[in-house]
Amino acid sequence: MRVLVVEDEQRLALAIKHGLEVEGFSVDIVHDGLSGLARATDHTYDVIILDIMLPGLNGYRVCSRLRAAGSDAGILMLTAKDGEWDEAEALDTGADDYLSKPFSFVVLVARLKALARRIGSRAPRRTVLGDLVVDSAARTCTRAGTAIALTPREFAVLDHLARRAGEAVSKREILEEVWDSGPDSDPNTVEVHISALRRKIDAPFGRSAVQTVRGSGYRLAADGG
Amino acid sequence: MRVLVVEDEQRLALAIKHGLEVEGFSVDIVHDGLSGLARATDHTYDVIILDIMLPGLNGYRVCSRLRAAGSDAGILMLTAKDGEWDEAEALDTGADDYLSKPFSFVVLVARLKALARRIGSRAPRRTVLGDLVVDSAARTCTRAGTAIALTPREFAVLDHLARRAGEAVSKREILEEVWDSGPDSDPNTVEVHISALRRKIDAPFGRSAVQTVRGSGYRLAADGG
DNA sequence: GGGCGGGCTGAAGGGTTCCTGAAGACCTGA
DNA sequence: TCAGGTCTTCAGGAACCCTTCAGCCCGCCC
Repeated sequence: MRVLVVEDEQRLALAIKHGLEVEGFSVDIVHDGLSGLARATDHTYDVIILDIMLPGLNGYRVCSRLRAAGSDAGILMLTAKDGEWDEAEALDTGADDYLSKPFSFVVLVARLKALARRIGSRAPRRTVLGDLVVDSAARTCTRAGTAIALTPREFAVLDHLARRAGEAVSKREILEEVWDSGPDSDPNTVEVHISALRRKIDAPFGRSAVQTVRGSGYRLAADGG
Repeated sequence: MRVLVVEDEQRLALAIKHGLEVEGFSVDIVHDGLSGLARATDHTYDVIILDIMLPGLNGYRVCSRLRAAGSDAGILMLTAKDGEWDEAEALDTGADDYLSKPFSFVVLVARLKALARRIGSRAPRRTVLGDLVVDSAARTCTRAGTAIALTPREFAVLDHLARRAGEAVSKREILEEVWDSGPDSDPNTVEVHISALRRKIDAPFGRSAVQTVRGSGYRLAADGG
């Protein structure tokens, strides 16, 4: 996950960089609006953290020019909390989210991750696991060249497993990601859909890509089973 | 979940300790920076709660030295002052989060849990010990390329030993970490699972990765036995 | 040698987790 | 409103796992 920080206060910028790197993001910094614009158009970033008060070119302008140039990066605006700079205006110019200074670092990370998730799901993506292909953008699934019809829920479950292929994923997490539900939802719902998935993508082919990890959840075999 | 509290105000330190123990954390206390540094390097902690104003060596220095020494524990800084620069400096020196005094205990616990979760996901995904491989994310175990089926409890025990490979780990600690249980649980439960583990990952290969440390617990050989 | 504490392990029951067919609720489009 | 498809809930049953117990071994110390 690549992040560009456009912020003229050096120490704050460094603190953000450092903190985010600990979180596993890869971070670049520039200190004024024009450099930000240049850098963001020259390179590809997933998310841009953009201060509004910048020397040279202010954040609003950077943001709208980026959008005009077709950038689809996620943009998180940093606004000073006095009323001079308007959050609504930030969103108007094409920002995806905003945060008032001073902010808690924990909140920044949370927002960034939420944004990254949205961006991530916006990006086209295709996962190949042996002869099993899951295409998130097209919302299709094929095995050995044969198209497989899946219901929306089934596909969402498969897609989520595919994004973390090879890893054990808990029912709890699947519920949260696919159903957007609280912690008290019924895990059996997941089980039923897993069952349906197996019937469609495994059984007819004599394979077992969808594996049960007892006590912990499910795993989509990285080699397609 | 092991927590070290480095805090010179005795009453506050004790209050934190008691409160966290009720929450199921296992807590040690030291009262100055040097002891904190020593203790944190001698033992393994998941999270270190670090006051900034400490006699001897202040929190920033303890933190940066710990990071320089390669510690990957989660570090939560306690700061008496308020404001952006404290936060920035804390994060600069490698802290993961910070909290301004006075703080609510509920907030402390929430932050701690959030941090513990992040640390958990930052933890190495795979541990390689000779020809024995323990993959925490996939929840799989292989020896010499052969996949080994383990039950949830067996895997949890192995995983915990693997995270501290080469170190002796007490049954007490295993009970706390894997079973999340009080001090009055039956150590024989651990013994039974260790026995099962040996039958699966050692016996068939004529090896002995799982070693008994009489009177003290078990150790997973760093070279796979 | 005998007693003792610590550790090992096979067996079994009781409990938990998971699977799956079926039924009804729900949504959507015509 | 109806039809068709989809989702969730329910419940039975199967598979599996955990703990407990009891008997045993082993090393150590008196």
